[in-house]
Amino acid sequence: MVNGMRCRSQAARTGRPRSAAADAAILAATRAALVELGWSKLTLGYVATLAGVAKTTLYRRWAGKNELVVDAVAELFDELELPDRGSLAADIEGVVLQFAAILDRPEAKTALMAVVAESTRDEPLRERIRTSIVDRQKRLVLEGRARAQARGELPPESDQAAADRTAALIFDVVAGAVVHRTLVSAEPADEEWVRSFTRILLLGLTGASGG
Amino acid sequence: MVNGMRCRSQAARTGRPRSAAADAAILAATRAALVELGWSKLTLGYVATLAGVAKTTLYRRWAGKNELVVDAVAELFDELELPDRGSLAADIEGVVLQFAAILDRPEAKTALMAVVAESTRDEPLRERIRTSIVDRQKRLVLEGRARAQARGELPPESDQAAADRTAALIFDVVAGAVVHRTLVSAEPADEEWVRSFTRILLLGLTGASGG
DNA sequence: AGCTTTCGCTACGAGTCGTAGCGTAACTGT
DNA sequence: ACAGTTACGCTACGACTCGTAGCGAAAGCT
Repeated sequence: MVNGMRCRSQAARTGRPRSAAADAAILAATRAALVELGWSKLTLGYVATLAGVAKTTLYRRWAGKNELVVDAVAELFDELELPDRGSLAADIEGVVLQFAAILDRPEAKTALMAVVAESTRDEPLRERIRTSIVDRQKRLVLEGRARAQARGELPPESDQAAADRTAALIFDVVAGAVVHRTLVSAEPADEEWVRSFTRILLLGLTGASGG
Repeated sequence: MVNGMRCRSQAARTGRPRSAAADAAILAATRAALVELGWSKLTLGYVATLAGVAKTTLYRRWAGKNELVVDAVAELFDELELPDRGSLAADIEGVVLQFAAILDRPEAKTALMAVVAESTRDEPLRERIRTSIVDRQKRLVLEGRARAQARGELPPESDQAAADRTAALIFDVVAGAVVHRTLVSAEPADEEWVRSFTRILLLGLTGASGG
């Protein structure tokens, strides 16, 4: 679980502690409000009402709507895992289907693009998104590659810098394609689509992995 | 140029005509306001002031902020072209670099993701984005493939439905990767990145044969 | 001319924002 | 038990934006 609040990191060992139950209620209420209203019509006052807390409590813990929604949506990605499915192709298909399932939720659809749009003018927000959402996805790419190299499906990397660049590229291709399919083209990333995508990606990887 | 206003399409041949200069001024002012304030802090009142028109004029022509920004940003994509660069690889690299250049503009960065996020809860808006922005990009994929088939770089398609699915897949991969690289990873889609991306995509498309 | 539509301007109620102030609740150390 | 410290719920507030209505004047057509 991500420690969303960074204020008073280790100060205040005294006094009344913050309610952990309130945190969970607020984040759940935020997701419910996203489903009901969407990003643009979501107000912190309504979230507070849904969560059964005072509006001021929200402002004491989060700087604003952006930060709150990032934390609320980040929890959706807790379920992302990469079980060993025996082959690189199966691993890719599995994780892409998981990612697509998360993106299919209405709260993720309306919130993810919105906070990314906001982050283009808010560097701290971009960093928060990176650490609590993006990096967690990116790690799966690294795990998948290491596993494929252990199987002998991909050659080991010699140049570390080049390996990092390639991993970043693959990540942008995979995540970008699923997001674009789901949100821009607005069509489901179902099994058939994932199979086609994986086939093209794998052909591109096994042929180009030398550089 | 996209005809953004769909109301009174052929009625009202009489009376004072709408000022075309005001339209251009409003769209330019919208882009300027996006650069200055970003999506979330942009208000129609400020756009009206920038454009030198009354706020009510904005509401007479556009249903709201979403529609206005879509029209304003759509004009950025007018410059997208696909000159024949001699090979499929060169064509892909060229159009991806063009697309990346557009996405690098601050007004496109902050607006595109925001309107896509809005469109997940607004079907007419999604349709507007599709016709005025997405389809224009998608046509380049079809042109590029037809050209590559004429050169013999890609085999002709037998099954039309399968060909459509493949084109849609390629489009999501290309556009998604560039968008994700630019907005989520927040790193430039420069020539080196585009070359790496194109190499992987081409290997995936042509099968592992040539390279 | 007469008709029609747009334009600029002003004003308005409604809603949201983020904050301040207050009294109370919860927990800690002596 | 008691004082100290912090979080909480509640109310109220000024500032701001929204989208609309109403008015008189301007611009075009027949």
